[in-house]
Amino acid sequence: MGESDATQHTAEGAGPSRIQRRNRARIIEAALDVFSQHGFRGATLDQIAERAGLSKPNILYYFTGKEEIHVTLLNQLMDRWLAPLRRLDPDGEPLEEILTYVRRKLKMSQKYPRESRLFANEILQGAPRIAPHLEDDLKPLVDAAAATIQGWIDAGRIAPTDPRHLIFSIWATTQHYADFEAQVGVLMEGRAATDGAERFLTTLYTRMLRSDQG
Amino acid sequence: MGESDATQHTAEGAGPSRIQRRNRARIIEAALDVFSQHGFRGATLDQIAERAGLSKPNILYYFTGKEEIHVTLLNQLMDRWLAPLRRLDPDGEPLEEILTYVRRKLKMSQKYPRESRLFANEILQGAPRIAPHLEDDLKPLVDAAAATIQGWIDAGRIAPTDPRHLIFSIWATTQHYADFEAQVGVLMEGRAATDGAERFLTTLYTRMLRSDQG
DNA sequence: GTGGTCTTTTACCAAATGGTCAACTTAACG
DNA sequence: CGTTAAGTTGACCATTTGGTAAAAGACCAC
Repeated sequence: MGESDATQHTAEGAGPSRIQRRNRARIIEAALDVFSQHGFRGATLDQIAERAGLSKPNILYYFTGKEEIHVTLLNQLMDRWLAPLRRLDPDGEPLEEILTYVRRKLKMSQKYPRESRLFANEILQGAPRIAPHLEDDLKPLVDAAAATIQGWIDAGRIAPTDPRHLIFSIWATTQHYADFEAQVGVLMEGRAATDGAERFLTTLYTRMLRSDQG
Repeated sequence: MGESDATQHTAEGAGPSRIQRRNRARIIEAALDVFSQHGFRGATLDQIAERAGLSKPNILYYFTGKEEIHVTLLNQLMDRWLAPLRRLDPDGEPLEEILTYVRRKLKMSQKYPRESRLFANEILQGAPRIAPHLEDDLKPLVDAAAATIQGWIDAGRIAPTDPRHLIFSIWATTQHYADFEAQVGVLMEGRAATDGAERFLTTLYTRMLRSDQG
């Protein structure tokens, strides 16, 4: 947001110093831990400072406030989050494309559960800080993906359904394993949730989309 | 928790007074608003007090603290939340039973979005206050439901799949419309999300479970 | 209406929290 | 090695927040 220039403390021409890069990275990493676990209002600068191994004033030397840390985190997150959807290829084999998308989404949930929870927290709270991103970045992407899927349906290459609800269901089912881990853990004790999830979702979307239906 | 007796202020034999019932209800209602929107730590007693139309000390006359309000809310929620799953009838027509369950779950999301978000917040945070309920109430219910579904699969009446992941996917897809409403709203502008959701989910689970697959 | 109980409020507190500032230390570089 | 800018910190502050004490007010049975 704002000037978005990280060189606020260094000379004009040069980029951020070695120390700046290291400490900013530490803060972001610590903040991801804390924000994803407690939400924005539940997180404290003291917690972030402790986890980052820095003093609180030192953190405020690198970021102008709690809010800026959170916004920075969300901005970084959006890029990574939208990447899989960008790779949906209109020229690919439809079912294979969608299944690949499902698997990528699921892997992201498993590899980056904190990011998933951070995002979930933000949306749950009504997206107060990320709403512009949803309009500007996410919506066009979803519109494009929906058009691609609709094209496949019109060509009779996958079974007809509402593309947008299809996308929602993929998000919901994949992110569920990260966002509701506390619940999944209790109910799947002993069983391997991860392997089962990929097999289940592959089956679900294969049966849903095979083109000999309608 | 504790004695769980609401008559802490009234005479031994009698139940809670008319005023107690009214004010407790107001507090619970206000707290549902505030907790579901901001999470436990993000909510303040002042916000709850204002929305309830009572003073803060007056609220603490009816509840011993912020935590007790939250726990009371979660306890009430669990009953309503688990009801649909209890109605899954092993002797019913399998596909119809599951579709009915899906529709009931979806209707609950639409009718009680605040409750859905309250629950999502709690689980996201690691279920610190509701973990016992998950073990004691939810788990046995899910075990029973999974057994019922497995029975249907073994009898060849629905297509084979993992019952537990099936249940997770139903929760995820239905609650998504309440918990991620801020996102769904942006992406579905103009379109009617509600109607589309029921049709989509009916199609999804019909195709998933029709017994001529394996 | 009077006595006693239930309910509500005013005033207050201690702890937590986001943030500031001036002084101090460390790194960079000619 | 000395000077300058970058980086760090202890002390501090204002506000918010969960919670308390005690007195005042409302309600009810008699």
